[in-house]
Amino acid sequence: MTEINISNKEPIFPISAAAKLLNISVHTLRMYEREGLFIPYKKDTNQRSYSKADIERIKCIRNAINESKISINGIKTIYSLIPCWQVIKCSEEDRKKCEGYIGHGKPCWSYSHPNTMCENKNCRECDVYNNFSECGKVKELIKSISR
Amino acid sequence: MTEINISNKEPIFPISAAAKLLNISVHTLRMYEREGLFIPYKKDTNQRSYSKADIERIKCIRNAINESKISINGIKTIYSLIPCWQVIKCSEEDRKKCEGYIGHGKPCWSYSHPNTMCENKNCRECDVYNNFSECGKVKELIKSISR
DNA sequence: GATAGTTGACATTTATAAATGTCAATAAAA
DNA sequence: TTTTATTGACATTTATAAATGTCAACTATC
Repeated sequence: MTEINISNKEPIFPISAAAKLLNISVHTLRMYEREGLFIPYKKDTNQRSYSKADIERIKCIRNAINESKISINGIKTIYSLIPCWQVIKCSEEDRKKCEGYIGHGKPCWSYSHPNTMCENKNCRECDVYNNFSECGKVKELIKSISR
Repeated sequence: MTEINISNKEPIFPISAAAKLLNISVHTLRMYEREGLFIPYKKDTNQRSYSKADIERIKCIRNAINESKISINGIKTIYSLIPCWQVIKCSEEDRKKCEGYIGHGKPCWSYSHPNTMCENKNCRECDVYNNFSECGKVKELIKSISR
């Protein structure tokens, strides 16, 4: 079980393989990334590397764009509604100065969160980021925090 | 104060006046409505009538489309994340069968909510609908319920 | 009762977001 | 050490969402 998860998260595909698996161009993949839709692993040589979980995440994004007709800015805005502050239980002081809490239009993992508990975290490893590798989870999380 | 609110909500503009105030065509206005973005008042003769609050609401929608580049389906999906169940405090049983709670991609006010407490409500009069006549309130509500 | 505005349905146009193309520098593999 | 892949930056193309056009039946206003 744990092994499977590890291997799902292991970044093993270069960008060309990821593009092939997703049936899209390398270009498009890099555009999505530039928009902040996802964060691939980067080797020390600055080359991108994708895990199976990354591929699944991007499938969701693709589906949102192509089937659900949600624009990239729409997806970013939806991600910005994820109640990250509840997931990571950050302090009131952190929230006051955190773009992820205050901001609109961009997912929290697009910001650098200076002077907060997220400052030195790698968002790719964060629960906020990882809980949404599957589609349609945003509303589920909103439901769960409103108990 | 109350007078001002009443007059803000009073449907006084025919569709042509609303279109002029918003600098858009009657066509576009009716398209947005068909998509479920808003619910104008309808006279018994089936003619639409818009209040000042309606105009403000549609300004927000316009801004989302034109400035923020969020597609109509994106806006619908964002509206579908409004935790209506918290606003109206509906029962667990109602939630189980309510599209507004279960569904994705459409605002709750697009559904007919059969066999729920919303069944015979006019969504145009509902707090869920009215709390979002101002822009950017969705995240605020998500914050407020996660206290 | 004549003129102007509204409705819904279907068709067409346009604006632009999304997707590719090109290229020179850098890194990996063969 | 030559070939193949990746990077970022800028330019161009294309697919299609958003916006209009048209029309015949219905409603309001004068």
